[in-house]
Amino acid sequence: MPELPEVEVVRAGLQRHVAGRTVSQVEVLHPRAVRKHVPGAADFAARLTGRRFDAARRRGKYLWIELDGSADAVVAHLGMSGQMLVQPVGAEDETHLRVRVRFADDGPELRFVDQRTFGGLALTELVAQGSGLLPVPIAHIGRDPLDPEFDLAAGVAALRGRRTEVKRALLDQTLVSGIGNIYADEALWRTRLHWARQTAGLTRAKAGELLEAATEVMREALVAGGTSFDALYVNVNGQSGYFDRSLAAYGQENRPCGRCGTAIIREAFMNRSSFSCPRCQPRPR
DNA sequence: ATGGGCTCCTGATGGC
DNA sequence: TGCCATCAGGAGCCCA
Repeated sequence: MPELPEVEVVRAGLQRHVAGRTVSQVEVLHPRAVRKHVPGAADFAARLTGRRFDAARRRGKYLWIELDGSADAVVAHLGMSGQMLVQPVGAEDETHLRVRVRFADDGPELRFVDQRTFGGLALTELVAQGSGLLPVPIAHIGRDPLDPEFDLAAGVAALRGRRTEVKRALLDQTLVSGIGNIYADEALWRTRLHWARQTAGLTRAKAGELLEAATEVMREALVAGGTSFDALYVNVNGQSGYFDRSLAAYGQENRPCGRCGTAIIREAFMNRSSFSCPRCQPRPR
C-alpha cells in the first residue's frame, strides 16, 4: 500500500540506481501496465529506447523520471501493489513482472512489478508549474506536505472549502496529495477527529493540526522506511518498516487505543476500512 | 462544479 | 479438500 513515504523511498532508490543511465531496451510484458500511455505499448517502448534517465522526482504518490533534460518524462504510479526493482540482468522474472527496462551499460535492469495492475507507467510531457516542471497527467493534484513549497494555510483552506467528511477530503489528492487510507487514519487519530466529521465544521486551527499530524506521521514513516532498503532493491515491497511497528489506529481493530485503552474499532467507509478509537474520536451526531 | 459511488485487478484468508 | 465470500485500496470515471 504505497503512500507518500513509501513512494519517496522508491524515488530515492531510482535516483540512486538509474539516474544518468541510457535506456537500451524496453519490454512491456502486460499492456495494462502502460494503459495510461494512449499511443500504446509499442509506442511507449520505442520512444523510451535510447533516452537517458535524468532526475527522479515525486509529488504525492506519483513518481517521474525526466528524460535527457528534455520536456518529457516517464511517469509512474505504483497503485496498490506496484514495485520498482533493480535486478541483475538474467535474474529470474518475477511472477508479476509488467515492464522491463535494460540499459546501455549492461548493468542492473529496472523492473516494474505489479500484482494487481492498478499502477502503471506512461511517457508524457512536462509543463511549467510554480518554480518547476510537472507531468501533464498530474498537474491537477495538490502539493504534498513534504514539498518545500507546500502551503499549510492553502491546504487548510482547501480542506475547509469542501462540504464533505474530513476523511474523504484528506484522501482527495487534488486538495493535498500523498495521504492515503493508512496515514489518513493515523492523522485523524492523532488529532482526535472522527473520519465522518464535516470539514466545514472544523476550525482553521483544527484543520491545521490535522494536516500537521499527517505531515508528521509521514515524516516518521519515511525515516523508518528509508533505513530498510538494500542496494539491489529500490524498494522491497512497497511497504516501510513503519507499517508493522508504529501504527496507532490503522489495522488495530480490537487492540487498545494507545491513549485511553478503549478497543479500536473498524468501520466501513468509501468501500474501505476506517479505524478509530470510539472514545478519543467520537462519531459526530 | 461538486459530491459520492462504482470499478478496475489478483491473491490471501476465513468460514463452512 | 473445495468452494465461495470478503478484503486489500488508489484514483479515474460517471452520474445526479
